[in-house]
Amino acid sequence: MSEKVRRRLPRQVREQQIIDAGMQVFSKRGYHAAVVDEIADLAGISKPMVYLYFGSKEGLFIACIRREGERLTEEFQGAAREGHGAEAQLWAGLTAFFTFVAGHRDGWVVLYRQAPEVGGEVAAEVTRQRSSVMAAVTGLVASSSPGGASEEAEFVAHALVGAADSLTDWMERHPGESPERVTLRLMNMVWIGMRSALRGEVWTPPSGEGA
Amino acid sequence: MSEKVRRRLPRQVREQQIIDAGMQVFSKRGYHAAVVDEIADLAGISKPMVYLYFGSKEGLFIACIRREGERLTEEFQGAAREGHGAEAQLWAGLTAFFTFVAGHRDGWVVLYRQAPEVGGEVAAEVTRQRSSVMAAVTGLVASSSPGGASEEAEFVAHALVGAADSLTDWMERHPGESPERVTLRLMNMVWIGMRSALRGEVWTPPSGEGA
Amino acid sequence: MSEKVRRRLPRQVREQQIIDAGMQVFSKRGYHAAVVDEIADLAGISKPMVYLYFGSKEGLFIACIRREGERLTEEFQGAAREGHGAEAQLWAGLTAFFTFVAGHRDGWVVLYRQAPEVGGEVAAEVTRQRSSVMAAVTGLVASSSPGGASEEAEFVAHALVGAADSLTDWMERHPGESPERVTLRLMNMVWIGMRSALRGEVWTPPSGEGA
Amino acid sequence: MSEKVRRRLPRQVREQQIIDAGMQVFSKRGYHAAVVDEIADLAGISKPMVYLYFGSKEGLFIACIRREGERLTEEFQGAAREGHGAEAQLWAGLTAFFTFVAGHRDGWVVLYRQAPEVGGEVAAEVTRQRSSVMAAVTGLVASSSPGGASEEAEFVAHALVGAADSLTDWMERHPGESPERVTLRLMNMVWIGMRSALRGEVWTPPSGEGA
DNA sequence: TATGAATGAGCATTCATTCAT
DNA sequence: GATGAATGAATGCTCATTCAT
Repeated sequence: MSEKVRRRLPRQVREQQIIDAGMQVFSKRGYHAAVVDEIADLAGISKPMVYLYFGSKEGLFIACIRREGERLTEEFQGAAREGHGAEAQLWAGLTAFFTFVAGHRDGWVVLYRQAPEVGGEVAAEVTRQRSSVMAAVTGLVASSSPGGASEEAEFVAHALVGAADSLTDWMERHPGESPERVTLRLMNMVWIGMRSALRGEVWTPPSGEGA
Repeated sequence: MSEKVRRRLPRQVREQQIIDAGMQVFSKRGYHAAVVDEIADLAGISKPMVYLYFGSKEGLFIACIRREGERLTEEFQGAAREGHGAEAQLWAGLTAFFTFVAGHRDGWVVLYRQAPEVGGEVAAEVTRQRSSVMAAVTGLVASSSPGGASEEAEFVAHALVGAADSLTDWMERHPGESPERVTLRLMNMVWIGMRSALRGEVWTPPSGEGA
Repeated sequence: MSEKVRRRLPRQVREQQIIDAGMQVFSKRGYHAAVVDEIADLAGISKPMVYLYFGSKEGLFIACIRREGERLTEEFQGAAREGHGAEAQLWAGLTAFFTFVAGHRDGWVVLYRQAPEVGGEVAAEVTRQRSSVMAAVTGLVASSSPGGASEEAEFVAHALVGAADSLTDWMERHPGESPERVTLRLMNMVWIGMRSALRGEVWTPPSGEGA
Repeated sequence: MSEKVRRRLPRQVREQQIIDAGMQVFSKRGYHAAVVDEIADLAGISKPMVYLYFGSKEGLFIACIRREGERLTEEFQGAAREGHGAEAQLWAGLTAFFTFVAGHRDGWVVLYRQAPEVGGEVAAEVTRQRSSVMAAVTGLVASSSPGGASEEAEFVAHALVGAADSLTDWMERHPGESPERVTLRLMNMVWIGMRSALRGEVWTPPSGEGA
């Protein structure tokens, strides 16, 4: 039990509370190590409620993944719509995306760092949400590059998402850096090459002697 | 039991066999979902042997992480040493790195996709190995950019490692692409920006007005 | 919820509805495997109503047993009263008894095939109702045999009841047979011997050689 | 833990011990109310052993049913083989059967008084064993009646088994009666009618008019 | 060296039962 | 009178770990 205990909440509210608690615990411990008791405690309810609302630990996990995936997609797509012009949209979208990844560690961790240990129904939903996120990023990238092949855009999206993911670790050791500033640095590093990559241009590696 | 059962092997060989089995199971199932019985079976020995050699499941996992981290570092540093000239070294090192990541899914997964669910001793070793890997990449990047600040190099290294990680997923859906070719595409995308990023040059995002 | 939901029914009607539902579920699943939720659902009410009316699952089960035991006793005693003369009464009673057993599987199952799994209050009521049924059958048997010892009649009653019970299984695989016909067959098999048994006559088993 | 604890027993012995304990608990409590802990305790082992040997509570129950069904069948068929001549065989077999039922309450209860509450795999095995027992009795009955239709024999077998079952209750209240003596009484009651029943002879119930 | 036998501890899940409305 | 919301208390099952041989 935490804080002020409010009993008899409407179903919808309780559901969100439980998902909130689930997100925390799942992201901190991982799916298997997460214990339903802890989630229930954190949500300020008893264990059976979790099962009443979500049917199983797996069911709760799926609900968590779904909500977080949808939030992520919506959030950065919303941001993208704000921009005027393809480039500005891409910029705004990626900033939002990065901000989200940096600011919602829990959600991101659950979505992107729990893959191998889960199976069955869960794996399907994880895949679905990830695809959805990746598709959104890919779409954003593609739209900023009129004639670009979609395969190129997909490649770029994967690289960007992976970089963003990894940079959240970097950020943890550089607390001064704001997500915006990290986005800026990443964009600086990638922007030019990305444009030419999307145009299909190929650069040749330097051969030290013969390599 | 797998294949031909060879009894009374020297300690060193047994150890490696068990680690091999551990890598497979840990990477397939994740640390918690991995069951020691399965590992023992796969290694063709009985469970108590695992405990005799590694003390605990955690001990085995640490051994796995250590071996894999060292292998990864060594492999791509060895490759880097082959190149002549800073750029060529970076290129060779990153190719080796990428090839390793793509070709040793098991090792990579265990090292880089199991973080949140483990704690204690394990977390320390994971951090240590990851840092070691990251330091090697950072060093490679830094050495190719004489005057670059190390913070910049670290940033670039994180971005590269993350991108490489994520692109292994992309590769799974594009079986035709060789690691070399993926490296080439990634380098194309990053090379120019990376150089200027390392020089501390800052590019300004497009404003919403003019695309 | 089943059918049309009728609210605000008088207590007596509700009670019977709940017992009806209880009989179905208890007989289908057994006492322990029966779930109060299912009973409430089937009765078209909410779970707390069950507790309001019967206090506990056990209370409901006792009510079920009681009603069914009384019905069974009454039904076949009523039939017995119709007959003129001791033999005819026995015949009519046993036919009614058998018809009941065959036609009210639910009730019979609850009364006669749930013994070992229940305890406490329930066991007492089960015993009471069974004794009552058995006493009625015994009485019927005894009255048809003027001078017979009551112990003989009790023995015969047990045999008859057990046979009838078991034959309900047989009937399930011979759907063409009516309860009347099965009664006839059973009576054929037992009638003569029963009379002499009640008279205390003893027959000696055949000795194959010496047995 | 009971009595002297003997550890490290060979698998076969432990298995039988666990089944013994299972029989006791299942027959006393019924399948659902039986608690695996109690069974393990009674067997003098820890719960995981039960699961190691039988996989699940259901698995243990199936093992119990199987062993008891086979024992019952074998025992009374063995006895039947002793007799010389059809009648004597029937007599010997039925005595053995009855003796078994009376003497192995546990086994009998588990086999014949747990039907409705179990489902799935268990139900199948229960059905199989019961059929096997019933088939053996039917065979015995049929063989004593050369030209009898098998349907008649089956009918008679059901009646006999049911009567025997029910009479075990009667015996509990008449401790002085030996199984042999009860068998004798039952045979007395049934023998003559059974023979004519097997011949297909039909007797007509007394009409209400003349007694 | 190597293992079959055994277990303590924990976890997901269920269910009879009770409030607060 | 009637119920949606909530829970304490079990219970089946698993797994890392350890003896005894």
